[in-house]
Amino acid sequence: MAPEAERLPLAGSRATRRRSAIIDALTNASTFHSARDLQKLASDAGHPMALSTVYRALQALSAANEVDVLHPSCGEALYRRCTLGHHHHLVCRQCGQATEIADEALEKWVERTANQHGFTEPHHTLEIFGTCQECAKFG
Amino acid sequence: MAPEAERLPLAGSRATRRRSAIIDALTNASTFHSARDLQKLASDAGHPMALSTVYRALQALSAANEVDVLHPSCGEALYRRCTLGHHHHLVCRQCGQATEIADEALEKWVERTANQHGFTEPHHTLEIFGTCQECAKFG
DNA sequence: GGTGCCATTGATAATCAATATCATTAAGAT
DNA sequence: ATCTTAATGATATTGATTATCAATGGCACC
Ligand SMILES: [Zn+2]
Ligand SMILES: [Zn+2]
Ligand SMILES: [Zn+2]
Ligand SMILES: [Zn+2]
Repeated sequence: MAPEAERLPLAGSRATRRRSAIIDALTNASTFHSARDLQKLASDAGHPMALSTVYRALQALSAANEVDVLHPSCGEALYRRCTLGHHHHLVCRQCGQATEIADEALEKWVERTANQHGFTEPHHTLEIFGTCQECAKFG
Repeated sequence: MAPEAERLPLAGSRATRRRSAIIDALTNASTFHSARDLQKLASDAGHPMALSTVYRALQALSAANEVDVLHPSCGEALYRRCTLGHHHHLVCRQCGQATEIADEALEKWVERTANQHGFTEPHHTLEIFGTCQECAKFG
């Protein structure tokens, strides 16, 4: 069982105003947001920046395992700051509210299934989309 | 428990040479292929066509639940003709060879997990990527 | 504080998959 | 054969993301 990857800051990377602004925006948000969303959030917080800068920050954070990326079947990628470790998401299809799901039994199932078919080094993606209680009430 | 969607041909759609060529290409392939791949496969089989036509055929087939679509984190969407019913995939990250996975226990787990968090109408996506035996041998 | 190196930034252009437009072609019913 | 209308292909367009590159600014060292 390989330990989770360390989350050291990338070698040679610098702490800048823009990057902290993006991290702040992500930290304050409980839902997934697009790069454009984050640009606006940062701007509203007094830190306007170019969209390319947002993308670059997200790229770095993603490489450092500081954010989770969701690739919906259509549209922009969505980003969220998550807790450490492997997990999946339960996402409200209306409001975007996301709950982290970590389940040992599921992980075992994945590994067992892959091995049964002779596949090694199984990686996987799993996302559950539903309607949350709030949105079911007022949706 | 809603029954699986019917797979009637779309109302007003016509059977054409190009569409059968795409269906043939998909049927002969055991792996996922991009729209460009399928254009080439159809062309090699003597049925050249514009890429837009390929996309339109795939759109129709996808809407009719005749093909499964994979959206890798980067790059083009991948298409594959699948058997009827809800299932997931075990995909070789090298050769693209895909195995269908249908597991009642997993489906139950998804529904239970969603319900536990107050989410209704849970949809989900799950793909497992690994290295198949053949590719593990020859790298 | 000042200096220098080099990562970062922003403006802009480029990519690339996928879709829209629209005149032309052809399926298939009568 | 004729007619209605879906399908097609050439082309332009969209939209997200990445590349380019000159100018800026962290920050390590003096
Ligand atoms: Zn909601
Ligand atoms: Zn997992
Ligand atoms: Zn393989
Ligand atoms: Zn399933």
